[in-house]
Amino acid sequence: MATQAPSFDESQIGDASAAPAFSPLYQQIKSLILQSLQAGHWKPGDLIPSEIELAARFRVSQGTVRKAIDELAAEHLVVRRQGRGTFVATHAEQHVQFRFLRLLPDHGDLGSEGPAQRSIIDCKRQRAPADVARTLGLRTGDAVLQVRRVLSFQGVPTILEDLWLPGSAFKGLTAERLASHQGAMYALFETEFGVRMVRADEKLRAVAADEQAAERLQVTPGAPLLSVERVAYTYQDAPMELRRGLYRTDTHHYRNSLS
Amino acid sequence: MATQAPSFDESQIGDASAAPAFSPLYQQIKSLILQSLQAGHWKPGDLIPSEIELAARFRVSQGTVRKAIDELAAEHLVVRRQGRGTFVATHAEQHVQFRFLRLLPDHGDLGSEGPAQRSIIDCKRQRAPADVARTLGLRTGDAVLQVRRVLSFQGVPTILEDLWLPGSAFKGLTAERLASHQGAMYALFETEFGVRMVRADEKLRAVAADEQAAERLQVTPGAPLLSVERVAYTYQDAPMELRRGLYRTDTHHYRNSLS
DNA sequence: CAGTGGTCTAGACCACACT
DNA sequence: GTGTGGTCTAGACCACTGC
Repeated sequence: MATQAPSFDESQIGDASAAPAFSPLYQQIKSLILQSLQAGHWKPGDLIPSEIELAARFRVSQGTVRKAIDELAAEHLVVRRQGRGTFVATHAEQHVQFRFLRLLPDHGDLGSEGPAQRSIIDCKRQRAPADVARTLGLRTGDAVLQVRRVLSFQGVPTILEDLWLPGSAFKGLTAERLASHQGAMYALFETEFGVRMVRADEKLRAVAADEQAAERLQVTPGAPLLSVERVAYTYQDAPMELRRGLYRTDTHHYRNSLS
Repeated sequence: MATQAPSFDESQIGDASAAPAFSPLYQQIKSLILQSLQAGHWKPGDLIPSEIELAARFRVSQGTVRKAIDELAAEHLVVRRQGRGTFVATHAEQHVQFRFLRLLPDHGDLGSEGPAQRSIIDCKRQRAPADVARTLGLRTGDAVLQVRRVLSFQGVPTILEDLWLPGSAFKGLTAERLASHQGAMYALFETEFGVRMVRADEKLRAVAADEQAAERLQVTPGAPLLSVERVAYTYQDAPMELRRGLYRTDTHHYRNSLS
């Protein structure tokens, strides 16, 4: 915050003073707010300071702060509520769930089938295989947590997935803790480990069920399944989760919007 | 443009005068620009009037026009180019292609394998089946165009798809015209029929290849394929295309970003 | 050089939420 | 009423493009 802080040097128009940064003022403000989010200074669900206060704090106009927050809101990192203030976004809201769970029942509305039944099959610490280490930005052999679980809808097992998490960030995560938690996993990550997932990339494929998957999902071996490999990122595009899922798509489908 | 035009009645602050509309000024401006786009007044690739001119035309400040255009740019309906102006977005740019074609080779960069080879299998007019009519907002039995084609990458047939288009909007579309056209289909729709696809919803499933698909895609019957059903929309969310595709995902994958 | 979009400021008023 | 975000204006200067 020292070198390129917009609070110093310039008189009116932000020229960002000296050497390092050379970006618009509002980008610098955005960056500063982002750092506060990342540092956990303001936690998910928290009310952040008002635009007027931030403007005073950073010595810029309210309009500049507004533009910075506009972008953060567009990226779903904060949520604006007229008359109330601006809040740090959280996975604890129903509405947010569907951004990361794209599997919907073929018939019926959003969430008409009620919440998924989660069952943890396994949760163990181990050394990271090479491919997992690479995508998580770790070294091969570093400690990782592997979780395997099944999600069922209306009693029908529909999703089988494996998760890999960096061991360092998720100390103390156990099958019991996962099982006792109602609701989305990312919400637990926020409240228990201060890790907020912000963005994810997925690669989808159609594959044939192997013996093990067929048994877990109660389909015949060789049945087509949707393979979903996800890398989820926290602030600053730091990868924090690798997830490999197999979805039954006989009564559900994966929805996507292109725009 | 008469009833709720922002050009009249109010003196400074936009209160949108009389009865019908009750939305922010910039939304009304956005709406007016949208109408010009939809009417084909400004065509894909065209330079639209400058912010200053639009502000004068609509009797609002430049900042209000700017906010309207900002939203249009965020929706990819226009593209801003500093120093040059604002242009109507078009599918004729390489960069835009990848927004609607999500299948990528597992290895190699974007487009490293070169453009797809397109081969039209069939292109015929017929009466719309009930399900097609429903999703396209037509009546059962209305004229529709059905196109069937295969896309190959480096000689390997990878995508088999059926398209349905409203007959009324695509008069004169023939297999020859499709075949003679190099490049993306949506670019042809723009230049030849004045139809610009703006947004699309997709439903994905894993399915087993039937006899016909297996033959066309050179896989064994029963092999897993990714089924992609797309409804594409033009301005104002009017559905203009139903597309059902089967993708081979043994050397390619469907990529998606969640945010 | 003139023209365009991009950034920044300052000040006004509106719509909404809480108290 | 007070404080918040939301809208709108007016004017300044910057950065880029093309003549």
